[in-house]
This record gives sequence, C-alpha cells and structure tokens, in this order.
Amino acid sequence: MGFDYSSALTHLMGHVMKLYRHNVDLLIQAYDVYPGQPPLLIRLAESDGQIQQELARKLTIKPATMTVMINRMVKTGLVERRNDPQDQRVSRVFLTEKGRRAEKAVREALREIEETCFAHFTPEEKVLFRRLLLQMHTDLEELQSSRHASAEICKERFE
Amino acid sequence: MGFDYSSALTHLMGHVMKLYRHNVDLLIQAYDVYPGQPPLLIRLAESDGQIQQELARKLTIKPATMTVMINRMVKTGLVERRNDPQDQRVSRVFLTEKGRRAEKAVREALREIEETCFAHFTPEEKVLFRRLLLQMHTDLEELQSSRHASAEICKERFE
DNA sequence: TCAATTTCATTAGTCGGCTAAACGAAGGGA
DNA sequence: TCCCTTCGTTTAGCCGACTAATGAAATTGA
Repeated sequence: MGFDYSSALTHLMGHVMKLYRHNVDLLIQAYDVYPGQPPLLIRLAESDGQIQQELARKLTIKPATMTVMINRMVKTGLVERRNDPQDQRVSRVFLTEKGRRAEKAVREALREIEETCFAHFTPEEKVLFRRLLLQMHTDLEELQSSRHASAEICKERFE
Repeated sequence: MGFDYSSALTHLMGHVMKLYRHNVDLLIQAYDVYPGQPPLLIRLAESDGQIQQELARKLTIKPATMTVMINRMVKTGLVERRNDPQDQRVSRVFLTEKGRRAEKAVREALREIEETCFAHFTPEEKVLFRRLLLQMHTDLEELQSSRHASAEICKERFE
C-alpha cells in the first residue's frame, strides 16, 4: 500500500533525465543530429569504421535499432556505410565530413550541459553521486538476474 | 576537447535509468501493462475520471501522446473513455476493473523495485541523493530558460 | 564437398515520445 | 445572431527503442 509513486526517487530521477534529454535536443538539432545519435557520433569519432554489431553493443541497443538509426543518419549525411571486402555480411560505418563537424559541436554541447548539471556539486558530492548510481546499477542487475534465474527454474520444471 | 562522454555522470545516470525501466517492464508485462502506462494507471487510481489534458499535464507528456496511449489502453481493456455531458470537447478517462487490478499490481512492483534500488542507501544518502537531483533539475531548467530567452532576443532582432 | 549451423544485417510491427496541422465544440464580441 | 477565437482532442508523420522473423554470407562438420 503506502507507496507514493510521485515522491519516489526513481520518479524524480526519470524527470531529471527527461529534462536533460530535452536540453540536449535543443542544442544539437541545429546540426541535423537527433536525440539518440550523439553517442553513435562520439563512438565513431573515437574509432571510425566499426561494424554495426559492435556499435550496438557499445551503445547498449539492439542491432535492429542500430540499422534503422544508421539508415537515418545516412539520409541526413552524417555517416556512410562501406562493405567489408573480407566479410560480406558486415557493413562498416564511417563519419562523413559533416558528421565529423557535427560530432565536435555535439560533444561540446554535451560538455556544456554536463558542466551545468553539476555546477553546484562539490567534488565530494560528485564522487558520492557516482558511487550511489553505481550502487543502484549493481542492485538493479542483481534483481534482474535473480528474476531471470527463477524464470529459468520455472522453465526447467516444465520440461 | 577533453570531454570524455563515456565517463560523464549523465551517461551513467541514463544507463541506470534504462536498466530501471527494463526491470519495470519485466514485472508489469504480465498485466498487459506497457512501459509508459504505470504513471497513468497510478494517477487514475488517485482520481478517476480526469480529462486527458489534465492527465497529460501530470505525466508531463503532450496531449497528442496521451490520446494515443489511451487508445491502446482502451484496446487492452485497462481504461475507458466517457463523454462529459457538460462539455462535448473533453473526454474523461476511467479505470476498468482490470485496470484497477493492474494498478495495484503495478504499484506494488514499482515499490519493490524502488526498495531494491535504494536498499543499500543510508537515510542520509537518500536525502542527499534527492537534494542533488533537485539541484540538477534547477540548473537544467535555468539553462533551458536562459537559452529560450536568448532565442527570443534573436527573434526580436529579426522583426 | 555439401548440408547444417552460426552470425550479421534487415524488415515488419509495436510502444513511447514529439511536432504540426486539422477538427469540432465552447465562448465572446460586435 | 454570427463570426472569430480559444480550447480539447485527434491524426499524420517522425525519431528511438524493442521483438520476431527473414535473408544472406561465413563457418563448421560429417
């Protein structure tokens, strides 16, 4: 009973993340970059010509999502696909010149927003904040895998 | 330059929120409830028969999004629309019996996950965590409105 | 060598969010 | 009264994420 969702910390956290994303959007749309694309641009700038599966793994999204995202970014001219002569299954993704320029601007925008977000945090608070987030992450993964495990047991029972 | 997006706190925070949402999904899908719907169910349980605009305001989503969400929930039998005899423009939204049962289960699931998230936080850490999130929220809103203001000035200059 | 399996990518269909434009009802002013 | 505006909702179309099913190339094994 007495669980007040409105005052939950996760609720507040989701709210802040939404506001964060909105701020990012406002700053990047001038470069033909859409909200989900900054991480991909940044990963490509770190290492051009990666294959889609690897990129999907790094962004923690599914390969199918990556395919669609890249299609759109090809259309807006930020990236291009090239076939790998060694393996015809894979396609390697490269930044175009426009993509390279966009990446610089977008990373600068992210830096600026990051700075704003934590402008009033003391160094100790930032360290603590990170530790708390990592703690949440650990416990959520634990919860997920424990549920997964019990589902497996259920499955076994029916086989 | 030296902005390493991968080690940004916002990046970590987004990652944790994604994991959170995934955990929620796993627990609620048994009740025909989809990821965005729990907040709506909970708001309706607090006060049945609200109009869509009011609900959209409370969930901080756009009325158009609310229309589509409610269409789906009507289809899965969680809620129903009724016309307001006083004002033919609005439609009031009510929980069905199934919706009421789902709301109870979903809120319990959210409570459980919330508990897991913060199981290893001391009371002081929870208080601090909330304060830090609110600080971020304040600064992000400030950033957004300042940019809005400068955009207005730009606009004026061209008129 | 050739069939079976694995692997990477794509397509189709769904949900959640948005904007822009349209539509219908309610209200207000001349 | 009638037109104009405002207001709530809806529709269409886009991006981001997912799953499930399919396609096509590479690899494995008999």
